[in-house]
Amino acid sequence: MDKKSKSLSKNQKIVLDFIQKNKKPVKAYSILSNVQKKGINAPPQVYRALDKLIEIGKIHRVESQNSFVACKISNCDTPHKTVFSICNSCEIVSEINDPKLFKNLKDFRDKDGTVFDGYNLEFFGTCKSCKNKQIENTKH
Amino acid sequence: MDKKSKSLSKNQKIVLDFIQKNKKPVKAYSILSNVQKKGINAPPQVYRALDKLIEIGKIHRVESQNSFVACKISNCDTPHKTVFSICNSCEIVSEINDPKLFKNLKDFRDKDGTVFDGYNLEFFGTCKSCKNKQIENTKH
DNA sequence: GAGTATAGTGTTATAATATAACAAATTTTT
DNA sequence: AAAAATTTGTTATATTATAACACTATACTC
Ligand SMILES: [Zn+2]
Ligand SMILES: [Zn+2]
Ligand SMILES: [Zn+2]
Ligand SMILES: [Zn+2]
Repeated sequence: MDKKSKSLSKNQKIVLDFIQKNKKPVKAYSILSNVQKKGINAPPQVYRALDKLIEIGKIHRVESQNSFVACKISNCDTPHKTVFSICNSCEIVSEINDPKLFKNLKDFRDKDGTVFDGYNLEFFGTCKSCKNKQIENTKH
Repeated sequence: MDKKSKSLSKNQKIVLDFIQKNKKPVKAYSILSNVQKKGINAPPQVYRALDKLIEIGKIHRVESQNSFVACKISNCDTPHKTVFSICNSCEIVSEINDPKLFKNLKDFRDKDGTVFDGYNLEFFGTCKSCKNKQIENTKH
């Protein structure tokens, strides 16, 4: 039985469900306050569920934001092989699925020839919607 | 007068000096406790200096570690165009200077054609020295 | 199916990381 | 020299994350 088919525990389901409902990444303490009605009372319960969900690749941690987002790539069943774009303005995060870029990253070796198990790449910029808003504002 | 030639303030110098002395990335509160003898008393003094040093590219933040490391690339005068390799075992961090990879990252566009201002890439693996130690241990 | 290992839960307390807010001093620009 | 911008020093507090411990549920093995 592999990681993906093994069923999640109660708290893991609650936490995953909440993260998946949100378009934007969510913070641990925001998860906590939103799932208290479901019987999760304290930070460790949230962080344990997060750790497990990250381990099995259902969610990812957005390092530069200390936030958590559901995996948008169906076959992304491992942690630490992630690429995101992050809007500097609205902080929306999109998981990037670009085979050519993935290949470049997978094949990368450092000067010693070291092979890496994983990576995390975050691109920063202004998303389309925020760019349009900025153009709106200069029109006046 | 550009960013690079502008001289640093007293606290900025103290903090940068300490970071540069360390081979490994250092944590903010480790900086604090190590520079108290030089007259830096409180977290905001450290964090302000860090913010400035990051802004001018003298140091970088290692996102997955909440730690700070001196820039090893002389012409890396901007923040957020950084590539690191991180050892899962000893947590040593090396800044990677690979022109081909830089070009790939600089030229990357998402599906909307969005151009990004910057990026941060962290590779995870086992460094040469830790790998050798592991081999040593299996010999017994 | 009893025994045992493994994973998950609930709880309290605390550690580690980071920022808000405000007054004073310093440096730079005009 | 006056004004503006930056840096400093300080206290308090916010935010993010883990340690430790007793208990419960599930899976595995003989
Ligand atoms: Zn994913
Ligand atoms: Zn945006
Ligand atoms: Zn650098
Ligand atoms: Zn190592």
